[in-house]
Amino acid sequence: MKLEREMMRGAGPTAVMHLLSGDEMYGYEIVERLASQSAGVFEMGQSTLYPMLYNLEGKGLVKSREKKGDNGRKRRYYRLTAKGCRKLEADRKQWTSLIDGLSALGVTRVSNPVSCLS
Amino acid sequence: MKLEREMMRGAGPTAVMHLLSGDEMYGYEIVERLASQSAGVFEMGQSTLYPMLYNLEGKGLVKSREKKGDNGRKRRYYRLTAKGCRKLEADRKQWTSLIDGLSALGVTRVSNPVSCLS
DNA sequence: ACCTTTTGCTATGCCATACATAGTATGCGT
DNA sequence: ACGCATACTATGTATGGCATAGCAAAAGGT
Repeated sequence: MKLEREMMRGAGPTAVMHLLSGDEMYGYEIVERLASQSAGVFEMGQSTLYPMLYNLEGKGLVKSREKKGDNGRKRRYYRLTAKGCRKLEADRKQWTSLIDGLSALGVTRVSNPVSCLS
Repeated sequence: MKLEREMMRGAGPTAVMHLLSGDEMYGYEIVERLASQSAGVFEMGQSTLYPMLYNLEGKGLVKSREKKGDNGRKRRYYRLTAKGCRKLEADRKQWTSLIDGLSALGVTRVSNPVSCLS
């Protein structure tokens, strides 16, 4: 199930930074991997990812370099900076907190008595 | 732990609608309850909540009416509409999906080998 | 040889929305 | 009378997802 806009806002950058915490990666690859490794949840277009990467780089959370890929084509590879790594840690905590909050409110409770008449 | 801006974007309206699915409630009360019932996670100011309520009402997800409260003061009470109830159900699914996605990527995995040097 | 598809990046602009800030008004305690 | 908690309204700014568009190189088919 694809995520709607406003949720992607919170989760997108975290997901990207998490991916980059494992390995150096280029844009197109990130789009593909995010979609496949999350079963479509983090499916996003290039027009979403690239500006996001520029944004993260502007904040010093990721860093990029040009490099010739396996197929001979020029690619821009991104990797997480130390600052980005710390930000990722903070985000993890935020997510844990958010999930706890939703649970405390009962939003994600499975058997919820709410019934939508009509 | 208070939620940061971009996460509140996705979760705020869902949390509010969830609260209203139980009972009719007025703005000030919502702010108080959200903060206390979520252990501070969904702490938000009035300047965040009221525009959010106007927004939700504009979309037909909640409906309001003026009513004198217990203390004699005029208050604006909000309740969830049928449409809002269906939207809430959809949001629940989105959250479940998102949490699954984060889990699939390993973002929320407790023992994560990422270490931020420096 | 030519064309289409896939891969890969860049740029611009719209729109939604969290939140800061500011202003208004009522009831209660002292 | 004064301050404080309660309760709502209005405005402006900053952020960032995503649509749209364009460019270009490599791969594969016919």
